[in-house]
Amino acid sequence: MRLTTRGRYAVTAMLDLALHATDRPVPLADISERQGISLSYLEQLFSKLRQSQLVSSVRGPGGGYRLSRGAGDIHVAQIIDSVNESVDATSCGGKGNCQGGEVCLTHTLWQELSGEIHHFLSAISLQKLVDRSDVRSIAERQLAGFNDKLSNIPLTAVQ
Amino acid sequence: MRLTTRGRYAVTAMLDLALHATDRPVPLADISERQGISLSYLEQLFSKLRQSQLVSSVRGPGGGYRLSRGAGDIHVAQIIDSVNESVDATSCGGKGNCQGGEVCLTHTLWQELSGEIHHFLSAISLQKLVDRSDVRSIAERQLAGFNDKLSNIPLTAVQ
DNA sequence: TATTTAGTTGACTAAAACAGTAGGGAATTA
DNA sequence: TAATTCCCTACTGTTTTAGTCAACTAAATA
Repeated sequence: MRLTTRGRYAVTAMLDLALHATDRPVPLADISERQGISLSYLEQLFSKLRQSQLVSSVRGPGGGYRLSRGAGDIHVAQIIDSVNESVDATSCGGKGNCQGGEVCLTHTLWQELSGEIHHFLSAISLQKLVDRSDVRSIAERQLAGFNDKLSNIPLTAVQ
Repeated sequence: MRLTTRGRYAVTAMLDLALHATDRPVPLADISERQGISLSYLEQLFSKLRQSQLVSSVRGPGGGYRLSRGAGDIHVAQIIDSVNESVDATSCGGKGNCQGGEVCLTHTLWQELSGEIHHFLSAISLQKLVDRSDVRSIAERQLAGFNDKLSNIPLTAVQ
């Protein structure tokens, strides 16, 4: 099992998308700026998120990404799965051939742990996260910094 | 967070120790044989387990390792902690400086996940594992193979 | 139509972690 | 003294991670 920066970035970026959902799609450059994640890396992650049909993309000026469905229908577990971070804790990937074709001594333990984690992360939707007060206040802080940066750019470049 | 072969090996080896606890200490060579874990690697792991006072050692012929306390007083979470596999899912190690000194958008989520995992693994003692029927039957299978190997060695080498 | 914006893809890379090896020791027992 | 077993350090090949770079395609606007 691994839960590393990749999975965390993916969830963070998706939450950013949910927070800034308007009628216009959100470009990755904005997410990169607000969340401090490299643009190229985001591109890789969103390629997988799109393949998993968690987001849809719009090309061209004014383009960007949108959640493919309501934030209440997208769960953290799906996002992590999508970017190839397995939540499986067994060594055999659940196959049960961990010790020379046979089940190892601790197979069931890891299987149960996997189930526990998956259950926990499946119960949390993006909407639930959006509704949390701590998330909202962090998002506001980030937006303030984001707008500051924008105002430093000549007006002609903004519009 | 990472839960890899290292943590799994450590728990498996400790469970083997609990299963084969008698008046004599258990040599690593036996655990290596039964669980299919390389001896040198086990030595590294047991060095950490000893530092964490989860096992005690006896040197010399007839030596080996013993659990330092009752199997009911040793929990899976402690074993994993001991071999340096953090169960912490945050990127900042719980410090809350994940985004340029400030808390990142998903900090609380990962913190809660960490708590969930730790709670689960803290509730499982080695004794609980020993008492499980699936563990007992796997242990018996392993012991059969172990005894077969012993009987292929000339008697003088056994005792 | 030309240009710009923004997604799409694949190859590449430095650094870290992992899993395991090797080769000594030091203590203890027989 | 010889064998056994723990103890310790250094090393190594492989994989994964996190990220860069560059070329390309599609869509919108001027």
